[in-house]
Amino acid sequence: MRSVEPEAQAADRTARARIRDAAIDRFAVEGFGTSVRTIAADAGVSPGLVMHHFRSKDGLRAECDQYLLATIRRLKRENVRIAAAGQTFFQRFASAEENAPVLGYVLRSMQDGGPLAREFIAHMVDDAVGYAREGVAAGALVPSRDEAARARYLTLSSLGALLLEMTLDPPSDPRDLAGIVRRYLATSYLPMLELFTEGYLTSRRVLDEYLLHLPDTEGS
Amino acid sequence: MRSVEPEAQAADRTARARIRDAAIDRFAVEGFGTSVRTIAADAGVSPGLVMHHFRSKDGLRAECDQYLLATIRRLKRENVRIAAAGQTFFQRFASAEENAPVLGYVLRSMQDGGPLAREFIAHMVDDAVGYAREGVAAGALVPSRDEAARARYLTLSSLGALLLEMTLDPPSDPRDLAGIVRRYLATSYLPMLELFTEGYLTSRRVLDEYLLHLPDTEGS
DNA sequence: TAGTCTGCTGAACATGCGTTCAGTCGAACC
DNA sequence: GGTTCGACTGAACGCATGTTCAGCAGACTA
Repeated sequence: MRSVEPEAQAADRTARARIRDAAIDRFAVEGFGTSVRTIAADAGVSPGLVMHHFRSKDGLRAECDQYLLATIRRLKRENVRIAAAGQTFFQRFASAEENAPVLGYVLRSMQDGGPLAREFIAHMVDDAVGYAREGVAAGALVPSRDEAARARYLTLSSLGALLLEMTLDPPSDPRDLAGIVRRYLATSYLPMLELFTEGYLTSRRVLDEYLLHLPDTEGS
Repeated sequence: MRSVEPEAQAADRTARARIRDAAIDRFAVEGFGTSVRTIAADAGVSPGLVMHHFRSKDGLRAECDQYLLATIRRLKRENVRIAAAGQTFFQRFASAEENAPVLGYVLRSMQDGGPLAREFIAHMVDDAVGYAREGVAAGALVPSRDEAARARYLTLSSLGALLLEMTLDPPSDPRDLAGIVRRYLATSYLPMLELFTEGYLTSRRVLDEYLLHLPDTEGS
């Protein structure tokens, strides 16, 4: 009888919600290695209470994942319309102060490889497929031979680059996701746009050759 | 007086080298959280000896980093010529059996964000700049307004995507880097080639607008 | 008032970690 | 042979962690 209750809509009164929020924040800022004691202290609570409400640290994380997933779904329902290029998604996502811990948590999750990360990526890829379809229909985007593969590739490379950049030199303030994304785009937006509008290779040779050899489809 | 000696050229006789190699392998396969005891057991040695040779676990890792960096420089000196597109680099790198732990270690290092990762990325970006220059000169590659930024972007997004893919669903055999890269390219090579030769956006509008607003050059 | 139940505490436990250290072994030197 | 020195062992230390548990306080019910 300890499933996720619909408590704490707006006020973070209950200790349970306080613990959950503290955990999300700590996990986002310093990773999942954060100790239960630290989270408890943040929430102004004893370590024992954490185990009382969630059965274990993994239980805590599971509930955080679940809560974040619900939050993300809600945010996405609000932000139905996104520019065709799809990159401003980050800007919008990170700019809202409320969302900062959410994105931070998701990025940590990606570094860690949990199920939340898989789910989140799947959502983003689905979205990207949708935007690509609209973009192609509107004539704004070049069609692909495999829209799903392209959407996945674009999503993974964008997120992967951002993640890698963050890991290589971590931001001074891990909470300022907007600043992080801004810093990332400051150096990456130009080459990205160049690549998207002018391409990289001058000849079709490599692509055509690959397409010829393609029928030997090997596995998934 | 405990700097890196030029010992153990070919034979892994000395316990010191055995520990180092075991550490590299464990670090590559299961990350830097591996315990000293496990590494010692792999090398058929007591935990104490690890501390005797390297002063601490960090000392061990530092020496691994240094050793890997030297190895990478050597490998690169051998592989001077790489295709213009630059992606086959992984294939070549990963295909050599000898290099598998090297790439694995480097990838782990990137997940972790150590100085080795920074150095390695810097090398790759430098290389990419060189290849791009050659490619542009030969007319095979579209020139960029900022070759350094493009090289960095392409490197980070390729590596980031590979890393993210690996984190999201880890390979059954983390040692089989060639298989991992093959699996990655199986789904990503087509969209990558499409993007490189046909682009993504049909209109120059977004790029041109960005270029107009650019003169407020912020940073490098 | 007595009983009970729930949120909650904080000391204690068990475990695994990096690290230390007293001491053994064997070879090299005088 | 005696001495010294470096490689090496393995038990032990100190610490941080996740987790447990006996018990407390206060608000309900009867």
